[in-house]
Amino acid sequence: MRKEREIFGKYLSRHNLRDTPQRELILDAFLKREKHFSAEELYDIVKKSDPSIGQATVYRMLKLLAEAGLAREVDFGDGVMRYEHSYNHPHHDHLVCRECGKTVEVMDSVIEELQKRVAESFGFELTDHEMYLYGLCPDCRRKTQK
Amino acid sequence: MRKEREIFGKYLSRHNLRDTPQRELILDAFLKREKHFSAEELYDIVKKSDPSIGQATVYRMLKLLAEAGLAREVDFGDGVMRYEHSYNHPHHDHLVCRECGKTVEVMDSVIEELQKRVAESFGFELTDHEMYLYGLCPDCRRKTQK
DNA sequence: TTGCTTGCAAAGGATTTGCAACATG
DNA sequence: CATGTTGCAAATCCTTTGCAAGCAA
Repeated sequence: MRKEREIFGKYLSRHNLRDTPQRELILDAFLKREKHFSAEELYDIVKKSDPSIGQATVYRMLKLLAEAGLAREVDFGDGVMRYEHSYNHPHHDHLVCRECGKTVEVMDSVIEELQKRVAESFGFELTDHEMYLYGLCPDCRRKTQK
Repeated sequence: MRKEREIFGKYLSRHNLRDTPQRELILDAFLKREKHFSAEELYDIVKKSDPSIGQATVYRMLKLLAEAGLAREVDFGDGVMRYEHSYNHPHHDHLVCRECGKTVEVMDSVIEELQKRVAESFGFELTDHEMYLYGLCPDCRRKTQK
């Protein structure tokens, strides 16, 4: 977390941006979160510490965090953008339960390699990808089963 | 296309829905399209034949087509839902050019198999997935190169 | 006739933006 | 002080919905 703060601080000064209490507050909340969350969820959290903060500030800050390389956008296709840590948190894909929404981060280097090959077979230069595996998690399978 | 019309007709009667000129018109336009398109794009097309048609009708019809199994939603994550044919058009994923938006349908059974295994290794029962490979298409690579 | 359909406009939900007041470097 | 920054509300964008009038069966 120390390192992340440092990165963000440098990002601010390098871009002539200012360090404000609101940004500090949101950065704190962001660093404490472990899982994916939406702007709305983060807003609800920081609002507890500073009820006067505006949602727009949270949305703007998430953009900054992404640009600074600390956050990454994740789109589960439900109309709400979510964010996750990207610093020291290498690329991975998501396994999502259709029933309860639980998510698991997954990574398979063989799949990654095959993706690159598929792209190349069409003459494409692969820059990135998104892969979402949807299904039923162990708990929900049990409940559905009977 | 004969078959698709038949399927849609059956879908309508089975659900006590009605055959209207608007639905026919939209179905025609849909069947003629080869690639992905948004509701807006389809609306622009049918409007030429019937300027009085409403967008809502197009949106509603696309829902029906999806329910009838003729269309499938595709989400490239740019905020606009697109549709493609699903009848006689088996599952596949998409390779999308970040530069010009060109898309190529791809399918790799080895990847599909590995996805299932990854899900199972976490106790999930895989129901479906989404995979988007982003990169630069041959044309855009050439232009970017120099 | 019954009740599904339509077009319209208003509503929705998530995110962005204009702006005047305000704070940071 | 020059500029970023903030909170607010209004504006966007895509999609959905309520509704009265219009049609298919």
